[in-house]
Amino acid sequence: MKISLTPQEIEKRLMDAGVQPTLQRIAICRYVLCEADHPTAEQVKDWAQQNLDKISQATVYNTMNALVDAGLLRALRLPHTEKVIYDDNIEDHHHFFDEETGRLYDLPEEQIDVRSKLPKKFKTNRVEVLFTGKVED
Amino acid sequence: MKISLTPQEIEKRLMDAGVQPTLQRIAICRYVLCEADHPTAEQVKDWAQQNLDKISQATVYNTMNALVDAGLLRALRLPHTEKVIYDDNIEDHHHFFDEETGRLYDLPEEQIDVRSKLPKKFKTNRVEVLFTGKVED
DNA sequence: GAACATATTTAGAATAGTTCTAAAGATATA
DNA sequence: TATATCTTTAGAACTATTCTAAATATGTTC
Repeated sequence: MKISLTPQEIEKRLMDAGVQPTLQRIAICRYVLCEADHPTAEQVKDWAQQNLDKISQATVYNTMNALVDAGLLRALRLPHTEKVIYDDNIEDHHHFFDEETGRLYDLPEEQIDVRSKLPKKFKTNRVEVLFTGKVED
Repeated sequence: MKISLTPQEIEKRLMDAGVQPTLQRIAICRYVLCEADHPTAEQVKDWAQQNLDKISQATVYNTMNALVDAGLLRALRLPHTEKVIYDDNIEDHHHFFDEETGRLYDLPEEQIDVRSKLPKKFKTNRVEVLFTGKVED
């Protein structure tokens, strides 16, 4: 279900988000926005080093941070790993973690209804649900 | 709302869980079970180094892992920090993170009702909700 | 309670993931 | 075209945690 974007479209997205569209950034976006599924920085680095002439680890990290800061990606930290996971879904949503495959699925907001009876002093800004289990094939 | 335990009660808990009750472990349990509020290993180490003659970092980590493995503690990984957070509440429950104070509150299972319409192939084992916001005083 | 096996603790080295530094290179601006 | 500004880079540094191997403590047997 990933979107397909031309380099020009990616360039526009970056500019609109206030990120200067360098070669490295465009390439990384091609991967994280159009191909990857909740990648870690390491996975982005591996892909980039195979698909670009030359790119440093620092640039990968710089770029991921720039994309998160610009609001084009979200950084996730989940219980099963200490690596940051990047999510190109920037809408509010929930996650299902398949503990057998290690794969993470996005669950749209609307599919989950959370009703809470918290004491009034708890003022909630965000609610995030993590389901853990397995996905049958 | 923390429980108060005598060294003997702590010793018994450790034995029942199959953990040899050494001086260091009993001391750390005194802190994590009776005093601390979602501490990190670092906080446990700081407390231990102030309150015990001498304790090494390695022992703190060894002990925390032993307690988690024995089922006396749970290890949590939350979005706002890369440090592992230890929770002495080993029941299924949810969390509220106060983004102003950095404090984490346990929310009992019963206070939260999660209704989901997931496709049938998603077989859920666990559901964890993280609320983020602020707690008024 | 001495002797022995087993488990725990320790200091320090090692590792993993990420960030920092400062120099070199690219890009945009005047 | 010169100049200021950003980006990239290699490598060092940093943070959280784990590993290693030696020393110490604990439990067990006679």
